[in-house]
Amino acid sequence: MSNLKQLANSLGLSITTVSRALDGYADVSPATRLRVEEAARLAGYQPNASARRLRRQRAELVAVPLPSAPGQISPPYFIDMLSDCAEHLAVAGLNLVIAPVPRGKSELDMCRRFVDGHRVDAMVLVRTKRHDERVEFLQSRGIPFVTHGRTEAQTPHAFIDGDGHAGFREATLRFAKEGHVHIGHLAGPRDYNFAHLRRTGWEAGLSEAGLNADLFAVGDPTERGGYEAAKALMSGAHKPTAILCCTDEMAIGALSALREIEGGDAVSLIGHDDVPMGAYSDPPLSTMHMTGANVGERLASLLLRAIAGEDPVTLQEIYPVEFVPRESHRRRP
Amino acid sequence: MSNLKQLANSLGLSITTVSRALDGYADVSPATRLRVEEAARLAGYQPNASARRLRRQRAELVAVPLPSAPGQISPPYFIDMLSDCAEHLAVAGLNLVIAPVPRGKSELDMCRRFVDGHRVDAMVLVRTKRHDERVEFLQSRGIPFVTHGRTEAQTPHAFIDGDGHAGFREATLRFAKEGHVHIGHLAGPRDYNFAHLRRTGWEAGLSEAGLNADLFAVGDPTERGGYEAAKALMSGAHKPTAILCCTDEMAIGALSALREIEGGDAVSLIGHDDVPMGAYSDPPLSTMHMTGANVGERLASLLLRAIAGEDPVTLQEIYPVEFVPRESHRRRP
DNA sequence: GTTCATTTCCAAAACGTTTTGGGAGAAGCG
DNA sequence: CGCTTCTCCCAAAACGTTTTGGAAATGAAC
Repeated sequence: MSNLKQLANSLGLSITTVSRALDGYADVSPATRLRVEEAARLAGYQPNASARRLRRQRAELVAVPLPSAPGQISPPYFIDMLSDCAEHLAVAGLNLVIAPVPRGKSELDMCRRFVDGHRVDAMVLVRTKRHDERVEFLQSRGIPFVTHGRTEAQTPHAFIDGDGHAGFREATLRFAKEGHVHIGHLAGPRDYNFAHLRRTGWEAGLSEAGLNADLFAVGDPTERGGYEAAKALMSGAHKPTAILCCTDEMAIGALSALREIEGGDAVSLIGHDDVPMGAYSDPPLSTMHMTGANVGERLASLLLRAIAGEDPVTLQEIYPVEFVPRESHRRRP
Repeated sequence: MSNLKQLANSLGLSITTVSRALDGYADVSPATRLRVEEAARLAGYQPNASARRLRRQRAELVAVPLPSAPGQISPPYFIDMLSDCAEHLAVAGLNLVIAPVPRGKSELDMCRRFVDGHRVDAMVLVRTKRHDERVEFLQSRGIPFVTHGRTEAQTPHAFIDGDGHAGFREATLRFAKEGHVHIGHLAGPRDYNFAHLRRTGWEAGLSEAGLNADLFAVGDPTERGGYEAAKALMSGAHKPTAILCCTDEMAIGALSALREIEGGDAVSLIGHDDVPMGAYSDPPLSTMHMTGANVGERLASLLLRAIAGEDPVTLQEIYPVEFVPRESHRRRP
């Protein structure tokens, strides 16, 4: 509405003084400060963001490129995670912009655009791959960033992750202890690191239990992907009596597939992520849940520290994964 | 990386000319333009966004306040809708920032902050209420905006909406025609206009069929809300044989509740929104689906036209809602 | 009364663009 | 040649803030 100059004029002060009064500098008398603050409140003065950004050489913005491959919709918890993240960034004056990748462009293009155009101070990366070109690019530019999920990059970077490997390993061993011998896995695309880690966790558990890791099928991390993968897995010569699913969405798709298969209602199932709908499926979905932290909040906190210049090595957090037993993991012939 | 001045110096031109060459003005010779473009490409020049914004008096940003009431998580389709919207805004050079409302602040506070601080050129509103103070505020400020869902505001504003009233009315009449006499409704909070319209649609259908609109329960538009409302509804003296649910999440919660109730597997159910998981529930969820438009894309398009100054009256779109028959609507005793 | 430190304020520069309002030179026209 | 019209370019202003480097006034110390 109004700007610094108008405010200063109306007060008979210089814009310098008004600016410094509002910014809390010590070199302005308490009396003037009060007068300025009162006038600013009254005028509803809000500093012009673009001007501040230009002067401060900060964009006050953080971007998160959103993969939008056709049919690859985002998991339902993304919006809440990003919302939490944005909320915590906001207290530091940073806003989160979502940057879906239009067809014809890559996520790398998005990063380039935002970074090279000084549109952002930092970036958040989700759905990281084992070898992630976005990570390499951002590291080469020296811009702060944090990823949701580890990568296999040589140079360390800030990330938060759940220990999916341990979670799947333990779940496999649990199944084995309960007497299951044919423990299958519905895997996500292997270039995604979360899918890779969950799969190697399953393999590790199987190996420890002295079992073979041959019962698996790969699908998209969606209901449809789980449905199709389950159908494929159950049509093989050896059928699993228990299945670990890479995500809850896949598990719910698998549950639906098993309903259509003779004896399918006897195979046990576990998902991962603990999406709200899982508690209301039939049977209620047993799943896994990252403990000890609000992901969005940690994402924001790590990013803020990365922006402050902290060493990425100190900005890596892996949280344990907890089993959420409901019904789907104890189905018996 | 580099700025206009450096680029101009290296070319022996003025920054004016370089700027105008890159912006495609006619008053620069083809030869120079080529030379400039080549040099800009080579230097990886990207104009500084803050500077451009300050000079142009445009923020190049659009914000969407995200309600984050405790336990009131966002529906899963939000992220895809907003992602689509952001993608279409991006081609016009606008980025979408998500602005979750921190506790202690209202959505109105968010609007104020963004609008009065010149942080945005326009706003997107979701989860509109019948009387929405955000709408009134934005109208008073004269800033362009579009809402997802109508309101009852006197002054017209841009919106996109599905015809939930008609959808629920028709669904009710369909149930009645199939012989149902006790047709219930799981309603969302009535201050939300979408919940209100769906409820009045159900009431209208009932009235046309000569039936009473007394079998309903109100709950949050979540799985838990649907679960609890269904339990309440089924514990009454008169039990419905068919239920219309305000949202798919509520329907899935209701499905779960009905499983725990004697004879619950005989009551028919219809949801609304067509969330991906609905196709994989047990039984697969019959639902309704807005036809004819990609909501996110329309949101963006209407907003762009609003920014261009079009009359809000011409920026109101209501799309028909289509029945998606799966299994849950034909369950019989 | 002079010197020095402290308090309180401000003019001006800077951030990197876009845009205004020409200006120099070439070309066209009589 | 004299005049006008194009073509191509540029200097300078502007956008609204933050920050630098003092300056004036006041008070303290001698």
